[in-house]
Amino acid sequence: DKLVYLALGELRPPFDRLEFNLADKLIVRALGVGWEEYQRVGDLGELAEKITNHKFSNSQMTVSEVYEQLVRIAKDSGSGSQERKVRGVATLIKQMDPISAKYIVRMVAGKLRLGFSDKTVIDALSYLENGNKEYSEMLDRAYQKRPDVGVLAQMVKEWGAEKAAEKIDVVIGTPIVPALAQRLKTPREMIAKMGRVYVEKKWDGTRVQIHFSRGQVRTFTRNLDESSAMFPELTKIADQVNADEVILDSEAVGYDPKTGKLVPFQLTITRKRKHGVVEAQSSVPLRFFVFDIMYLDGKSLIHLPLQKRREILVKTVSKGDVLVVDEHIETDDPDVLREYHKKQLEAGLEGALVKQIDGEYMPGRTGFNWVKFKESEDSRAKLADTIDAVIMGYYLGKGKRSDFT
DNA sequence: CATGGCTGCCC
DNA sequence: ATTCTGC
DNA sequence: GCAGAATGGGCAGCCATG
Repeated sequence: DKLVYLALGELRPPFDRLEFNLADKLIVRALGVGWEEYQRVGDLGELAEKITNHKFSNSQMTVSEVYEQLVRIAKDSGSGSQERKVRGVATLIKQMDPISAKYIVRMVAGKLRLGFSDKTVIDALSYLENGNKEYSEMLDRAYQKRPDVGVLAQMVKEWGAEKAAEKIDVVIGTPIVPALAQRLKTPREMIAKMGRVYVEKKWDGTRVQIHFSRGQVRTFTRNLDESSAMFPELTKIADQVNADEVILDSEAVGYDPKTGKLVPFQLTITRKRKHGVVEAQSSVPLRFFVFDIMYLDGKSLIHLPLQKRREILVKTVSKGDVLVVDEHIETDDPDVLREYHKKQLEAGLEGALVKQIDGEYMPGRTGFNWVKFKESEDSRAKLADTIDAVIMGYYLGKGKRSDFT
């Protein structure tokens, strides 16, 4: 597991992230060279490689030892920690050959770019099993339920790919890869591809996966980062949940405390902050529009059809101020769909989400299980803005970019 | 202590 | 979030 | 048609600078 995290330039999975908190300046200090030297080379990794070049060390650190040292450096905090971190990195680099130093330094600086993702690790684990990608799909499905490549690697080593995939299941406290929606233009295409559909509002807020258990609530973003600290209101939802443990999928949207009206995305997103969380909570309170349930009291629900999950959801979450289970419609008529969408736009929403009525909870943007129906592209949602500009000055490039001048 | 450059993470 | 590109 | 890389607007926060 350690090797797998290191290969990705991380120490732990995103939902349990560990940061180094060492900026360029401090790393340059750890390398024991002048700032000008860094300016000249332009890349901390190459700098580290260069300075370890002539004093090659033949100490044999194991992957575990390197990993433990990195964790120790990352975990250090409080008074004097900067100095200790700098010394820690320096000591580590001294024991390394130049190439290792290059990559370790890039990792600490948060600038490791190996073109290596969780998907690559999954393929590697399949190769480990039988030398090809035969097991990738199976392992990927397991990964979607529990997206922790470290755990996956450990399980595959211990049990083999097939058994590991079978054993891995949704666990509370580890985010599930969220289901995403495809985009289609016309209601006709939607009905053609999906048949009778389940339709709900598309809220313009931020995605929140809620892991509720008695005594603790944790939340995760669309990209699997933990966001629990953002949402103090979720500490008081116990009376709205008729279960001991649930995983819910929701969209959080801010509202004006005076009028009760929902606010635009740009205001909702100001709730994503580290400081002043409580103050922000009173100026932009949130409602969590819950649209799915993936886990209930020890059992994964992701393989149940949407209708069934919805039934369970309605029974599990009761009315209240924080969690809201909104209404939906069901139809197989493109005109009804178009009308519903129009109504949502008029009400100031982003549009509608159209879902296969008997679809499982499908992580990622797989097939046409969920489809979003937004405003047409020409009126809004443009990517490219243009400006007229005059160049008033420029900086000389450094490192690799010094050639541009 | 105020400001701008820059990054990370929402969409 | 959208758009582009290679397969 | 799909996955992955590369791109945009806008927010908070960190850091160096002066």
